[in-house]
Formats: sequence, C-alpha cells, structure tokens
Amino acid sequence: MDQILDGLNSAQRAAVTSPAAVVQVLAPPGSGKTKTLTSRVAYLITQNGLEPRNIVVCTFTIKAAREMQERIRGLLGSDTANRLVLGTFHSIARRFLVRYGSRIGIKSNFGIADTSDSTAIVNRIVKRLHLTIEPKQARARISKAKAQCVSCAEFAVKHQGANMQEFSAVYAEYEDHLRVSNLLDYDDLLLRCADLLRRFPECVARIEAVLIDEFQDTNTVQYDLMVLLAQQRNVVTSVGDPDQSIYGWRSAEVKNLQRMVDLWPETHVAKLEENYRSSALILNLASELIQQDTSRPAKALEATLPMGPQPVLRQIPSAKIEALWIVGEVQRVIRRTCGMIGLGDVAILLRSASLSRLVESALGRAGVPYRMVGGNKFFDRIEIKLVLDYLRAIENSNHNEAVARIINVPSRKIGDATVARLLEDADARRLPLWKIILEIVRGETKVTDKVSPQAQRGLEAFVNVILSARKRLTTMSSEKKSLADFITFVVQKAGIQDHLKRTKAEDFDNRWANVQELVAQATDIVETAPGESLETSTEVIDHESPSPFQDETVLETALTTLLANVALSAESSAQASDQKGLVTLSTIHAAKGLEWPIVFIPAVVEGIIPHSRAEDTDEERRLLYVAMTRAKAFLYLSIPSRGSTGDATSMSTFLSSKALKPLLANAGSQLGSREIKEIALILRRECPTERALSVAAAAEDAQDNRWLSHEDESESWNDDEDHAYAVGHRQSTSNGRSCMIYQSRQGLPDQNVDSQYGCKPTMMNQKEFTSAAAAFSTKFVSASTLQQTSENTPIGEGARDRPSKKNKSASSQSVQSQGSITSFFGKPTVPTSGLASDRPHKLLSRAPLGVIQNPPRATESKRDAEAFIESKPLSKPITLHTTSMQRIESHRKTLGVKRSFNGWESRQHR
DNA sequence: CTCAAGTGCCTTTTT
DNA sequence: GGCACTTGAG
Repeated sequence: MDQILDGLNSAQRAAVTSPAAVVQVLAPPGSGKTKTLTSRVAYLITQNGLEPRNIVVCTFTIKAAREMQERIRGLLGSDTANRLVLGTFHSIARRFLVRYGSRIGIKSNFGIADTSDSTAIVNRIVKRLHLTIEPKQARARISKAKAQCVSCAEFAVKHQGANMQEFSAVYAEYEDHLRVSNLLDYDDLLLRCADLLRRFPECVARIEAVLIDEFQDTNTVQYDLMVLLAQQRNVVTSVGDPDQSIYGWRSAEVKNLQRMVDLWPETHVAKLEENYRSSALILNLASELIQQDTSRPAKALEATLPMGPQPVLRQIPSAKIEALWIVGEVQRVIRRTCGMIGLGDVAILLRSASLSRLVESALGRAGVPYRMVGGNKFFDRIEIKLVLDYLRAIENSNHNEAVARIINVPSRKIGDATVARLLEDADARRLPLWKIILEIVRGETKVTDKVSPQAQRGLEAFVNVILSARKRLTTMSSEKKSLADFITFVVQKAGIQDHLKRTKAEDFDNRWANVQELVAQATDIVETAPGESLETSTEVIDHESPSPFQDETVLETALTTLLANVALSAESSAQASDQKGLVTLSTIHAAKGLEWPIVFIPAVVEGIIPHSRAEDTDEERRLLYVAMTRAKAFLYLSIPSRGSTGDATSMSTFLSSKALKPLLANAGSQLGSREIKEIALILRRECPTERALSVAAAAEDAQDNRWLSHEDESESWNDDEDHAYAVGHRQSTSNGRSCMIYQSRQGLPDQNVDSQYGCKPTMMNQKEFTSAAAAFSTKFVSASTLQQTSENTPIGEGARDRPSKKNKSASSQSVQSQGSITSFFGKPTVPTSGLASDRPHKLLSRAPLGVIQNPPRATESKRDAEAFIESKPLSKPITLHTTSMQRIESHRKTLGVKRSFNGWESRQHR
C-alpha cells in the first residue's frame, strides 16, 4: 500500500484513493498522468480486491500500452500485470470479437483490413460504379461516419444530396465487400465490438473496472465502448487533458469529458496541477502558448523544477542548415555536459514524417545513430508487405486485396490488364477473386477470352504456391519455432528471394535482411503484444462457449494472431527495447505521452505548424503545445527562412505573439557549470564534477570547432544543372585558417560557389590539390584514391558488414583518419551509391578537386558563417540543394543505422 | 496486344 | 513510395 502511494502528491493521492466509482483525472503535461493511472489500478487491486483479469485498461498506442504494463509490473509484479486486460482500444476490441464475435455473426478468424486495403476496396468500387467522387475522400468519410457511429443506412437517410447518394452507395458496397471477405477495418473493430457488448452484455459480466488513458482523444465509438465495457459495475477511471487533444481529425471528441460527467453525475473530477517534467522556463513558454486559445478555460499548471536553460527560437537560413545546426547543437550539449546527457536523451519532433529527410541526412552525415517513431512502419516496407500479403492470402483467401497484390509478384506473366479483368469478374459475380482464379485453373470456366495461355500458366503457379502453403499450415507440427519455419516455407515457395534479387538488386542485402528479420521475430510478435489475457486465460472467462479456435491448429491461430498484431502495429518486445542511446526522430503525434531531456522542434513555420491543410488551428496550436511539453531541460524551436524546396517561409503565427518573445533566446545556452548543475537537478541526474566540466569547456574553446560545415557532397550532384558541385567550408583546426573545397563536374570554376561564398575558386590539378591540402596541414584524399575506393566498394557492401556504425568499410576508415576535412570526401559510399550504377563514377573521374583558399576574415562567406554562428542575421542566405531519399538510404547504409520495427528508416509504402 | 520499365507528379497527423 | 502515364520489347 505504502509502496503504491509513495511519491504521490496530495492531488494524485486523492485521485488514486478516491472512493468514487467514477473518477475523471484532468492531468496536464508532466503531472504524473501515467503514474496516477497505474497507481489507481494497483489501488483497485490491493485495496478494493478487484481481480486483475477483470480490469480493462485502454490506451491509444501500443507504446502507451507497453509503458503502462511495465509500470504496473514494477508496482505489482509480472503475474498481475500480465493478467490485466490491457491494450489499445483496437486490440481489446479485437480480442472480444475473436472470443464472442460469433454471436453477432463474425467468424473468429476474421482478418483486419488496413488503410491500404480499405483504399484499394473503395478505389475499385468507385471505378466499378463509374462514380466521380475521390476514392481517398470517400474512404476518409466512411471512416469518419463509422467513428461517429453512423451506419450506411443512417447515412443515406441523413444525407440526400446527389453527391451524398453516390457516397452512400460506396459506403454500402464497401461494407458489403468487407462482410463477404471476412474482413473488419479499424473502425469496425470498435463498432462491432460495441455492437456485441450492447446486445450481449454478459460478455463483460466479469468486468469490474475500466480505465482509459488519454481520454480527450476518444471518439464516439470509443466512448460508447468505454461505457459498454463498464456497464456491469460502472467503475471507471479516465485520465486526460483537453489541452492535449490532437486527434480531432480522427473524430476525437473533447466533449466526451463532459458527457462522462453528465452520464455519471457522481463523478469525482480530480485536477492535477503540478508539473514534474519540464523546467520552469519551458513550462512558462508552453503555458503562454496554450493561453493564446481564448476559448480555453483558464487552468493552473505549476512548475516544480528550476528555471533551466532558456528555450531557444532559432532563425536559420535554410532547412538544410537547420538540420546541420540541430546535429551540431546536439553534439555540443553532449560534449559540454560530459556524458550526463547522451544521444538517447534527444528527440527531434516533426509535424509530418516527410520533414525527416534533411534531418536524417544530417544525422547520417555526422554519424549519429537514430531511430524513428511514427511515420511508416517496418511492416510497410515493400518486401515485408509482400510476405505478409502472402500470409494473409493463405490465411484468408477471401482477402481480395492481398491476393491481387501478390498474384503477379514475383512476376508470373499475369499483367495488370488480366488482374483487372479477373477482379471485375469477381466483383460482378460477388465472388472472391480467389474463387475465380481457382475456377480458371481447374478449367471450370472457359477462359480463352479472359486469360492468355501464359497468364493461365501463371495462375496455376500462383494457386500451387497458396495451396501447398495452406496444406503445410494444417499439417505442420505446432512447436514454438514452427511459425518461423512456415514463413520461411512460404517465402521459398513463392520465390521471394529471387524476386528481390532481380528487382531490388542494388539493395538486395537490406531487403532480404528485413525478410529474415520478420521470420526471426514472428513468434515474438505473436507472443509479446501486451495483455493477451483475454485469449490466454480462456478457461476462466467463459465456460459455456467453446474456444473460437477449436477447429484450428495452433499454427493457424498463431498466424492469425501474427497478422492481427501486425495490423494493429504491435512491435516485438525485442524491437521495443534495445533502442537506448539513439537519437529519436518522431512525429509529434507519436511523441505524445513521452518525454526527453532535449527536444528539437524544427520548421515551426506557417504551413507546417499550423499545417496548411489543417482545419482546426487550435488543434495545431495544441500540437505545438504537446511538442514543447515533451521537453525536460532543453527546448529548441527553429524556423528555416527557406523550406526544403527553397521557397521563402514565415514564422508560425503561434510564435509571433509579443508575449512569447522575452521567453525565447536566439541561441543555445553557453552551458556554464552553474547551468549544468541546474540541469542535473531538473533531470535528477548526477552532475559531472567541476573539474570534468572545466576540462570539457576548455577543450571546446581550444577546438573552436564551431564552424558549420556547409559541405554537401552527395546532394550537390545534380545532373539537371550545368554545374553540379560540392562545397566544403571549414576552418582548419590546427592553424586556424579556413578553407573551402569544391568539386565541379565540368572542371570549371563555379559561378554559384563564387557568388555564394564571395571568393575566387582556384582550379588545381590533383598534385596541386594535394599540396594545397598539405598547406592546411590536413591531408586530403586524392582523386585517385577516391576512385579506387569507389570501385572497390561494390554497391550494397556497406550493409553486409553490419551491425553498428563501426561498419564503415576499411578504406573509408583510413580515409577518415586523415583529418577532419577529409570526411568530406572520405565516404566512399557517397559517390558509389549517389550515382546510378550503370555509369560508374564518371563524374568523379572527370572532376578535379579543388581547394579554395579563403583569406582570414576577408570574405562575405566568412562573415555569413560567423554571423550565423553568432546568431546575427545573415547578410545573404546560403542556398543548398535539396536531398533525395536514395542518398539518405546510402548514408544509412554507411552508418549501419539500426533497423527498427517502428521505423521510417526505409519508407516504402504500399 | 500485353507486360515491364521508366518518367513526372505528389506526399498531415494514426489504430 | 504511390499513382498516372508513356515508351519499348516481345
């Protein structure tokens, strides 16, 4: 008991120990929301004697679910934690449907249609009905209707316009298609579960308490679901904060907070008002920001931590330099704090996943390992999708979308035209695609007008793959390893390895490694989704109804669970851990509920935050508020004057308020030892010794390594331009002079280099170049070495000798060791994979290397650089080229960036 | 005619 | 990376 209440403040304690059946906790950022919720769970179990397996805990993300489980494990031990019914709304709903769905006509082995499936279905319907509406919009609208519990019949009645008639037709067709295919989409999981619980309350007869995290993000179905789950005892605890409502676009209803109080008038509303996460200055800024929303009720949020370093708002010439600056600042803070702060303490939070590219590139360049959260997932990689689609087709052959996607992958000479005809036929006859294919292969249909002989052979091969896999599925032993074995079998039978070799030659190693990783983790993914208790403790739940999986082999059940967990984006526990010491890149949405000592928010610019397509400005502001309040000690906002496309931008209106100005510094703190001590206090970490700090400070000053390198070897290779060039700009560390390096494709001095940096480029041959380099007492890699390196390093080689960032090939290492400036030329993979493989490095062989000597203090460029570093406005913006994904990939390869199940690191999306 | 491969456009946020 | 569209090979 003491252990549960220990370390809670009075408000938290009041909420945790409240005798009221219904408790609504209003918990602003950093006020101990999770702590309160987990303590409440513990309290209900130990004090009120509730059974763990009769308690439902709903979160919105897998991450939150896992975190919750960890915390409860810490309080009550694994046994108890594992017995809770804990997970995302969707996963809990799925579990109920698997168990009891048969009562409302849902087969227990239903599949889950993900967004791409839904889109494909709607697409085909729209085409088939020759409608004019936009499929994507239609899909979004269906999802919205479902989230608000509007069935298609209701919708048709409510909306009578011509456009709406079309839409209702699509809605109806869509529902029909899902039903026929034995599929449920994300909204169905919730909707049908609510349906089930409404009609068969006995399914939740045993539920003694329901706890909801991030309650402000519930939509109508989820709210209904909460009420229905709790209908037996009406014991509910919700935790939320209207200020952090950022899912309005997903039909979240903040007014559910009020609905809850209206429904249960005895609700005890508990307000938490003390923040334990962020420094006082960060909190000041965030509060000031959120108060711009005048419709919002005033609210107290008190800082409990010292002031800390002032939050920074940085104006930066371009998005590219912004990325470089972020990396530089990360490294500076880490150096200055002598290891008190590490890479794992850093998060870069983005409004949209697509903003990550430049940052990734800069991190990659600097050799900083990172991981990504949000955005596209591991499971969205094309090769993973492929394997999963095979598995889905095997598990449920009615899954038209999966079948259609794999039918000609690897190529079986079945073209798009054939597939389209087959699909059309399937739709017309209301039969699954698979049945049509079977008919053709078995010769039951005359096909000459539909399918060419070669396509016929292809179909036969395809059917063979699926059928033999299915046979295997029902006959294979059901030992622990068998799921992995089964997937391996499917991959072999389908010829996926060869297919990847053929189509993804340059990246085969990576792709194949991904497939193998999926195989390796399959069992883990099935087993480690938190709180599978509804399934595992079947004996206790339900005596009268037989196990839904009665007719299936263990292996089939495992496969079904694997696919469901994948669709609900579970990650294996192995992937979830093992990510310490990496910088985190995340969307702001995915960062909710998390915290880091250092937070960067790039591109706080009109059009991005608030997003140009956002409908609700206040929600965009709350988004920025959520992002800011993730920070414990350091908060950096930045605004590039030019976006990645080079067009001018303006500061976000959220920041232009006069009230915010005095709260923001324009450059990072100097980090004197007094400040660092305060930071140690904020982070509750041990402060480095005075001595260590002064050594670090001295080293920093002596090194005076604050030059930003604008060098950009790979990005500047741009065939579309007359002057593909690369520019380096760095102060030599040993003699204090600065120099510039450039490389021109034509071997001509480059006008851009000239005007941008305000100094004359000097052309040199290789020999002159080398001696010029020596004059800077820095060794340069020679052009010939470079060429050799490139040739000796086959494309894709970097991937083979992973893991870890130390996997730079030997040649690269020797180059790197020659001095700081060589890192510019020193990465063999840059020329190697930056260029198309069929023209091996001809640009390089033609290009002379040059050094431009830059007389100390004389040039505009130097003033620019200095001004930038001293954070005075630049006299002239420096434009650099935009980057491309391919090149980022090559950086990642060079670095051996960790693959992450939850990563963008490869952003293929199907 | 069919299919494969290439080009040029676009890309908010998530279960 | 997806999608619509074009081009070239068989």
